[in-house]
Amino acid sequence: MSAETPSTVHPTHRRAPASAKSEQRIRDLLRVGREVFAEKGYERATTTEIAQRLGVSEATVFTYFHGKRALCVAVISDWYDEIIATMQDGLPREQPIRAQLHYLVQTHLRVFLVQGTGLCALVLSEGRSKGQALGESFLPLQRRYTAPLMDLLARGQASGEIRRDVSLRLLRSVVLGPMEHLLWEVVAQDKPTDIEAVSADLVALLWSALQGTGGPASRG
Amino acid sequence: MSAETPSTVHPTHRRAPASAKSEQRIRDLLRVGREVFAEKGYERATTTEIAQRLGVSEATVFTYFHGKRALCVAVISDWYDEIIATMQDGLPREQPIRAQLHYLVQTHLRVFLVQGTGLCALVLSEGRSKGQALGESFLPLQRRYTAPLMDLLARGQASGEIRRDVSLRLLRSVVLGPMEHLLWEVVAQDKPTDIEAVSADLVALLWSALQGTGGPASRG
Amino acid sequence: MSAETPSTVHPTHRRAPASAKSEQRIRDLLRVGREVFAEKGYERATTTEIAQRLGVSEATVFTYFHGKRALCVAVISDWYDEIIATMQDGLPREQPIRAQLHYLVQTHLRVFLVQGTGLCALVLSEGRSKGQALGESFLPLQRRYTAPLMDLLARGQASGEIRRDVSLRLLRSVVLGPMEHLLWEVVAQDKPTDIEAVSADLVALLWSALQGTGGPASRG
Amino acid sequence: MSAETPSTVHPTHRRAPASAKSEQRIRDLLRVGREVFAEKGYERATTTEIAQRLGVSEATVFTYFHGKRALCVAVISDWYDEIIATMQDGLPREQPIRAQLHYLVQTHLRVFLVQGTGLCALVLSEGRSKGQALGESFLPLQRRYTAPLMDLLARGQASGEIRRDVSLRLLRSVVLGPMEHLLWEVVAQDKPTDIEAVSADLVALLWSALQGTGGPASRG
DNA sequence: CATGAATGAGACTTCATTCAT
DNA sequence: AATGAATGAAGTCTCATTCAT
Repeated sequence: MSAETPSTVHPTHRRAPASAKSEQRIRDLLRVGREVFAEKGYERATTTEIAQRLGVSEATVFTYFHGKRALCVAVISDWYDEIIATMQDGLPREQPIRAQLHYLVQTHLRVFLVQGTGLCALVLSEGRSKGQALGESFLPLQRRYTAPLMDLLARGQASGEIRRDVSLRLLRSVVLGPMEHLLWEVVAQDKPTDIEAVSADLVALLWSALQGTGGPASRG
Repeated sequence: MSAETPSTVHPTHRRAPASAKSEQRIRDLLRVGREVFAEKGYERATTTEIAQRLGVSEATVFTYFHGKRALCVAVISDWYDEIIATMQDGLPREQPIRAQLHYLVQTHLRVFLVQGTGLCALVLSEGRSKGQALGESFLPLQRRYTAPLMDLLARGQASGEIRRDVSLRLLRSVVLGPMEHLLWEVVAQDKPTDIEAVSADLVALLWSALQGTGGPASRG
Repeated sequence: MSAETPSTVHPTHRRAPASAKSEQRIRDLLRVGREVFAEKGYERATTTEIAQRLGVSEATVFTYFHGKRALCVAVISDWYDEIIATMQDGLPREQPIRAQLHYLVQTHLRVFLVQGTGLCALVLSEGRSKGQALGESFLPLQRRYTAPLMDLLARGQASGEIRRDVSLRLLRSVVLGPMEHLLWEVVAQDKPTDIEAVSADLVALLWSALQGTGGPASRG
Repeated sequence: MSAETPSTVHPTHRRAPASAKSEQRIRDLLRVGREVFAEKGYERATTTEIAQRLGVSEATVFTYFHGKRALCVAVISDWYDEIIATMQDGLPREQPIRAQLHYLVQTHLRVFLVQGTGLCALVLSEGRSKGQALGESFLPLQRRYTAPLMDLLARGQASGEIRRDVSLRLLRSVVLGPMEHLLWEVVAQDKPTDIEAVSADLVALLWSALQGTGGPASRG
């Protein structure tokens, strides 16, 4: 929930409820909202359901958030905060780059599979700003989320463990992309998946790619 | 399905017009429907808007398709058929595996950037939908779409050009994942992108991964 | 179908189709219309379905009838003609009143059970003129239908076989009412029913009532 | 059900308001709904009209009832409850069977003439509806409604005042049938009717039938 | 004559949101 | 602060009916 980053969580209030009870309400709404948005997606989630699950009236939701959109943005921010914290806290910075990569991959898969990937879908599909619903708000979060990985890749390049002939941006896609793809597959087909094994295999593949043992990148 | 496979596209509606002007209408609806669904996603797309853009009454939409869902399924089928045809027709089967991979990667990126990735999002986010909307219909299409790639990977493994110690499923994610990730990025940020260059770099990275020059896959 | 009563069947045409083919079309529409209206009731029946079952276009229905309402009126008229003919043709006028009553009861039950009572429901529920749908047209038909019964009752009263202290109108309700009630029951609950047995019992009951062996009618 | 049995009437809708103004609204909706459904029948009645007559927005209707069907079912339940209560409260159980029958007949005719038989038509014609609309829900109500009569007939048979050679089911039709038939007639033709006189005559007729003074029932 | 095609009118329903209490 | 109640706006879908061909 990150009471530490109120700037992200609170900016959508009508008035300024600051009491303990208020903060609890907000936390509850974020929690339940996360569940519902994750399960249903933005459009199919309803304020009614969120209120019902929490056992409060629908109007209460609007007492604390400007509306559905604002609640959803807050939910996602809150969730990102949580993920980012998890990522950063456990990263074994003293170990080799490859081990750190392994940690990031494994944690990413774990987090999303546990959360149900619903939020992932939410961000991915509602993140498109065109539809005017959510939009913009997410880029900074995405950036913060990928920061540890970018940093890792940069350090790897600096130390020579990772090839330097390819842009960081592309490297990042090569790491994050397969993970998301795997997750979609899991969600779509409900296949049980051994996270540890898949992580290990995936890291091995990625490591080959990142090392660039296949010769110079460009024009093959 | 394209105009040649009316069984999927043509309505099983009350009246099932089947020729000449009819087929044109269906093509129009598929075209406009593709645009709107791509821009808005399933929920935010409206039959009203589709009808308006085409300059017909809303009832006309329902003369040709059972409803919004059916139209959307038809739109996606139609679009998949198009992509699949493109993929298969140009694949240089006589060239080395790596060159074929390059073709697939490049074509994928091109097609989706031109089409605007909206449909990609549509399939990805609405495709899960145990909830209600689309679902099921897409797995076979997904399978047909990835068939050429899977075939290529299998042939690569058979010829020894691609490592055999990792499952095809994982290899597929390693190839498709980065592409989708790149596309999301491009769409979200509207960055202009040099498809040729990115394709080349990406293939280089992937090729390293697929060759497996980094040592045995498991437990690294 | 009664080609003999064109005034009832034909008055709803757009133009005046008089050819053999036209008459066949009209007969077909009346037949299929009867089926559909009987199965679905007026509101839930659709011109689409009628056309489809006949294998013609929807517009054809409107070539021969001013519209749904006109078709329905024609269907009911046509059906009444048929029933009335059946009733009158078989009535054993030379036999005792009670035997004739038995014939009428048995025939009524048979006809409606075979036809499915759907049309009965149609007349009963759509006959209410308030709803502006069908209305008025039916009273004359009802009168023609009940004519044989009324005649029978009058003859019974004249001959002294039926009590004279109660109005014909009430006697009629006492005869027709139970039959309709039984039919509704059968339709509602799908109970198989032995028409012969029920007819016999019902006639026995009715005969008691009509004879008036219970003493003077009024004020009991 | 009347206001005392909210489980049937109160909505299981998103929001389930349950007191004070709420209950009044529900009563209002049941009242207006009864009017409109009675006048128009299920299909021709519209939620729009119900809302308008009550001077509320259409959405309000759906705040209190799941939908048109649910409202209609509630309307009918409510109405049945009312009728049944009326029937049972006044029945002179200490008087002879014939007098009790007279009461039931008279009350039935009165109630339906006052209510306008529209609901009778509604139940009769929409009640069949395997097709789609209402259905099922009504059989229990029908049963409760006819219970007093069935009980009366059974007691009459037990005491020897009513013939035993005919099934209760048939006897019931002989009593209820003529009443419904009379009512249809009255409604269709708008004839003013002297309920007291008709009741008396009808009971006299029915009593003859029920006593069975005409000889053994079967095979006449 | 038959029909393919199109549609206007209107139905039911959902939902985020507001406001007086 | 919380909510009961109400609703405007919008959406999907149905169907009888028309008209040019």
